[in-house]
Amino acid sequence: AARDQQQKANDARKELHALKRQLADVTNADDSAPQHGRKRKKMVDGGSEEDTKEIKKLGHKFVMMKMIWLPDLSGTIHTKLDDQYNPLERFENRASKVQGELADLLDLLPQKFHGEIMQSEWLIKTFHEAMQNQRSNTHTRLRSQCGPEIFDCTAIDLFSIESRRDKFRQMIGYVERDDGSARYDRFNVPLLHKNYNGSFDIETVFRGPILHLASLFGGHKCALLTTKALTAMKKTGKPNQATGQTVSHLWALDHCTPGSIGGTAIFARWAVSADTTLTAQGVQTGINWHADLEKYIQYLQNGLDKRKASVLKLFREWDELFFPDSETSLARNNDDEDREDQTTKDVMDMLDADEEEAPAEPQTDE
DNA sequence: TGTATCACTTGGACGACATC
DNA sequence: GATGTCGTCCAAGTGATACA
Repeated sequence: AARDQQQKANDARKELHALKRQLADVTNADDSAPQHGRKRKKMVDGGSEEDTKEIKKLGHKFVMMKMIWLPDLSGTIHTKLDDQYNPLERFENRASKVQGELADLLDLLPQKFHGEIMQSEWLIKTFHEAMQNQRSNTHTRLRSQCGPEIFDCTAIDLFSIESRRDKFRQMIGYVERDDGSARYDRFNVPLLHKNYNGSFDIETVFRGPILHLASLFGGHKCALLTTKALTAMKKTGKPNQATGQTVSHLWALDHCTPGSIGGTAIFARWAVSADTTLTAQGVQTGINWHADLEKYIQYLQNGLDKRKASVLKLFREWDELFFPDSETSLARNNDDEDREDQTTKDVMDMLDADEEEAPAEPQTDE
């Protein structure tokens, strides 16, 4: 009976498609398409259908592998590339951050989109919409669909601002001081660590088991995006075999990046935060998520660039877990010896140099 | 900006059949 | 009977879109 119903539904769908096609034929009857020569590709607001599709895909990939937000995409794209830009100084000031964003974009976009076309309204709009789309889909699926499985809680725990705040705020870095003030810390965060010992630790940071579960949403592995898959990973500690298409296949991913690990940390923290919307600056928590992400990327990129042992080890662990067959790991490909590790204090001094105090008084008036 | 939902694509499971 | 091939069904992942 079910198959009979399905067949009827399929027939109805086919009929609808046929009617739509007929309507399109009638609508297009007056189009004065060239009769000879090469067929022109259909243009959509300045870009061909294929190009639009490709830019959308790259926008999705950018969110998961580079940066969740680009605060001023148009401004960044219209910025002149500085030949003197030094990636090691990326996070020193706003200008160098923009140069870093531009470098990320140029790295991601194929050559054919460089130059004038990159500054076209069509490309910027398409890319921007794709980024928004990816953020929405990811955080909705992370919090609403698989949140209880990942964070080992009930759906009710994740439902309201108050329940998330009460149950999880310590987990995402909320600390109260002796003087009564409180704030959300960026690195002293239990959720980021494996076996958190009360403070930031370069040996355990970004190794929390919850991060590994949440990273399934970041395209880190051809894994089933279901509660069943999450349960399997919880049990075995490893992602299972994929069925169907996955983003790692679609986006041709074969290694983790500072943006993907840092982004996973932000998505995971946000999912159990009091914030209702995923904005660069959290409305309820006051957390500057974008700034936190920049700091995470800064820490990871700095460790890679300077061949710091703890960071290289971290990348090796993530790549072993999610891309065991990959030969392009950012940590594996360098023949240099690992260098002496930084101390936790050195790292904190570097990262806290320009840190702003973020208030942490969750609003509950929504 | 968040959410629900739909369409499309992919790949695994399974049965039918052919071949050795 | 064992094995391989093919076709079909279905579950699942992803992107897009409408609507709040």
